Amino acid sequence: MSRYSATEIEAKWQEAWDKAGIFTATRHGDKPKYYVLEMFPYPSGRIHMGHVRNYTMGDVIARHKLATGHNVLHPMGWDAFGMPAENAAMAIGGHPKEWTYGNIADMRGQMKPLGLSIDWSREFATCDPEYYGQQQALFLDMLDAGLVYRKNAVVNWDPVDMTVLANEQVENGRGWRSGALVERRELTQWFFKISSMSEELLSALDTLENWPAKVRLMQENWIGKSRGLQFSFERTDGAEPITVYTTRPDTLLGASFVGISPDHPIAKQLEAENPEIAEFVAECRKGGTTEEAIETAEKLGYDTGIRVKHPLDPNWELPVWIANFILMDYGTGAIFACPAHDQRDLDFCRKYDLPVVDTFFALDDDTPVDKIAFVPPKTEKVRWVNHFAGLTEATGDEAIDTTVDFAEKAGWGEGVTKYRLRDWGLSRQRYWGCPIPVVHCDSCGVVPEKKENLPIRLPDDVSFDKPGNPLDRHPTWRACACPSCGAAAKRETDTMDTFVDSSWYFARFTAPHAETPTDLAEAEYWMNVDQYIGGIEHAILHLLYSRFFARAMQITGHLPKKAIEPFDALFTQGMVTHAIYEFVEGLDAPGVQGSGPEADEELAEVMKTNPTRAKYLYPEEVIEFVEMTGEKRAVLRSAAEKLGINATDSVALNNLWLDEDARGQMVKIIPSAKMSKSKNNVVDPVNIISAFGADTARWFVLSDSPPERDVEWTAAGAEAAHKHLSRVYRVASEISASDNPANDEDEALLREMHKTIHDVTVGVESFGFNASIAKLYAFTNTLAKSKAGTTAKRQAARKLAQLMSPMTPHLSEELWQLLGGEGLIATAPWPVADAAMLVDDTVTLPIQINGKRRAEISVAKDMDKAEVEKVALSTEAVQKALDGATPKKVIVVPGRIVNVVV
RNA sequence: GCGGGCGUGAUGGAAUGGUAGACAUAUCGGACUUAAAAUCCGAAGGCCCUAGGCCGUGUGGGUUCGAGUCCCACCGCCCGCACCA
Repeated sequence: MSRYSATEIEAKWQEAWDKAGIFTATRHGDKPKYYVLEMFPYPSGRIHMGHVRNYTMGDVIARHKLATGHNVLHPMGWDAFGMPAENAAMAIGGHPKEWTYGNIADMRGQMKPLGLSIDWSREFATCDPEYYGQQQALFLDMLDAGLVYRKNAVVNWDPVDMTVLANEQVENGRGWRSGALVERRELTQWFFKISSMSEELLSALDTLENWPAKVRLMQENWIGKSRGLQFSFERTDGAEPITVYTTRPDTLLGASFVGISPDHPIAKQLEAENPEIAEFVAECRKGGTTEEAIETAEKLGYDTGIRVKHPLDPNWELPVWIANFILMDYGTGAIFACPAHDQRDLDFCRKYDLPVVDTFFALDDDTPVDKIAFVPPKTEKVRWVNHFAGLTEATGDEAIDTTVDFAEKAGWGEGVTKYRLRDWGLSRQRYWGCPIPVVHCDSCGVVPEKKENLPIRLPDDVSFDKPGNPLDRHPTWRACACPSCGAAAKRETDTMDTFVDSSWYFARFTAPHAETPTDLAEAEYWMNVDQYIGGIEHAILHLLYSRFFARAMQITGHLPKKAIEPFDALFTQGMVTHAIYEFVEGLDAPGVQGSGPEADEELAEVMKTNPTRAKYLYPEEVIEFVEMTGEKRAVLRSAAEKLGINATDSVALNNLWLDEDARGQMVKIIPSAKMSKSKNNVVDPVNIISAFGADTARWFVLSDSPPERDVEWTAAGAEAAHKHLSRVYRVASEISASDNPANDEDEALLREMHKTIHDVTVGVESFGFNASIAKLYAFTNTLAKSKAGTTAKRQAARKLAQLMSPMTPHLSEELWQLLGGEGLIATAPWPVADAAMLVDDTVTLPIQINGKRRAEISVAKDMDKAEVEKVALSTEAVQKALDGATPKKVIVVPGRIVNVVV
């Protein structure tokens, strides 16, 4: 009997699947369709364990659906545009195109050995002209439909790299690559009108029942709907009134000042007239728009000298301040401040010595406002001590409604709904992206390119030796004829944000070679994505943009109505993590340290004096062991080996730990950290596959944690997974070589088999992969120990192979063949549990006395309640507890439990 | 600050309100072996010397015949958003 050799098995079956073409998806057929998709990768050049986990999960679903008679679409592609390719070109030379396509080839080569059930005939990269040309067509249609427009916007500008930076690319106010101080600059940019769909994108979230509640909530918060009052303050100088928006109009009597954004038109006007204000506004603009910049920014204000009248009392004048914390692109860019009931306003008033007016509602205590503002609760009733609409007691929500009504009736304000969601700026001053297909003509202005001229291809002859966008300085690329008048004109050199590329790729997979963005018949058949799987990091942007695109594509006729929400079900999987081993070199520190608070403190102390000596060790460089206290510890492998200590010798390792003379090495274990090259804790799937095979890697990433949680990769875990697969192979081999007659153990084994079929299927269908795997372990144990006859065992082993096949497809094919299965296991019908076999004829019921388990009885499964009660009461434990008395109550849960209350 | 989630053995984690700790890792013991590896068998939440029993799912309360699970409060950790008016 041969041993389990993953290398041989896996290559063989991958070839067999290829030859049979079972993963190629075609529209025809009367089976129900099933579209499963994992978020496509960026071609960095190496696959990582996160990819393995993500694609394995999708593959489990895809293979299970295939076996349950579905017409499965399971495609793969590459999110191939983006900065890293250009950065590589700048850093190491070469061309982004070659770099990217080279990486794709490498990654495809690393991915194929995983044995994924992918239809590779549909593969594309977003940097293929065939793809981005269609994206340009889509852009033109969206422009036509009024879903794209150009406007001036304030952006993060990197003056060294000469490009716009996304907020995430600004670190501490500096460009992430150049290190230059980022400026806020106003540029003309292209925008998608996503905000016009705010309400639709928000309300449709309710229909996404199979999305994680967390993701829906994150999108809801991101869209940020709020309801409030918009009204104007008359200026005493008679100039244009200042319009403000507030969500708490009920606190209007607490107004202290009116604030405007530094970008507000009034501020801009004053800036031109008054150098002091110009200086103040410039100060406000410094530091970009990043979170950090905002976080650390102190509240700054400047009294403009303008005065306005309170809408409820023309004799009440309020000053108008420019304040740095007011954003121009939310609401009207102007607010009224109520320090008593808003912390931010209170801080500002304290700083600039503005009046803090009385409170207007009361909670239980009437402590006056000092440093903490009272925020009126929205749903709790409070007593209003002074409210202009005559309220005395109301919740915040009621107070707001009443106030809006009051203002509307009085004619000085109106209730409005606002959204935080802003339009999506898609222009990037980069080369490696999809060119925006428009032309700038001196006489016609901005003119869309003609569709027959698409794709507008990126030129290949570009250089990256200078900062900025190579398209800008290309000698000929910009030159073109105006699509409108035919005169000499210039191309737009901005390219699209790479999020555009990933906002419709799922639709393109339904017809990847179509001459139009999609083929409606194919889209009608394959859409929606039945199951989408990816990381939680895309909870907002990618998924929101895709939802927007699905709607835009429907408006422009590229997707059917049913695809308005493109992802029927979404699953967000956790990361694959690995311990980090942090080592401090050459220290005269006591002993060898592990994890735990003391070790952390000690290390922190040491790091203070030796800040440069920490380094990260590769897992191979340390030996982990368990100290006598039960703490996990690690020592330098080289140090242990020098002393002749074997890695498995825990006694010697413990002694080393205690040995004062072995001081000088500290290895700190940081468990379960994100894999990162710089921390030397990346496990390369390629190495795992060559050592253990793809099935082992697949099995392990699914086995140890629920799929939505992080899973820690450990060498021991991977080895254990491999051992288990070897065991299954051995057990199946023994069965196939045996010849035992049927016997009275058969039934028990087959019952267990049906239970396993049931439990594993439920697990696979509900993302309970770890639970399914636990059942498979248990059933393997049962099968290995069973004395049943060969026929029964062979049958059980075949079902085991089938149940394992979504996770370990290669091994399962091998076992299937070994055990005499017909054809490929991949296409064999999924096992169905016999309901009659799921319930045993006799069941063991625990007997509780007053809720505590005291005994158990074995009864027929269909014994009626009264009979069960009689049996239960006759048990010794119950008799003893009753001591002759009658029980107060007896609860019999059929097939579950009996509880006797005495 | 606002919103959400999670706290179960040494570890990852099981458990439609019904026998807490399945399954796995690590650990320990045994068998086989000249030996090692591989494999197989077994032990194992804590405490009471044992029989038997008591305690036990972050803490404190509550609902229930029965709570890891539901409700309230608190503590701790994690995630998302955030000068959003």
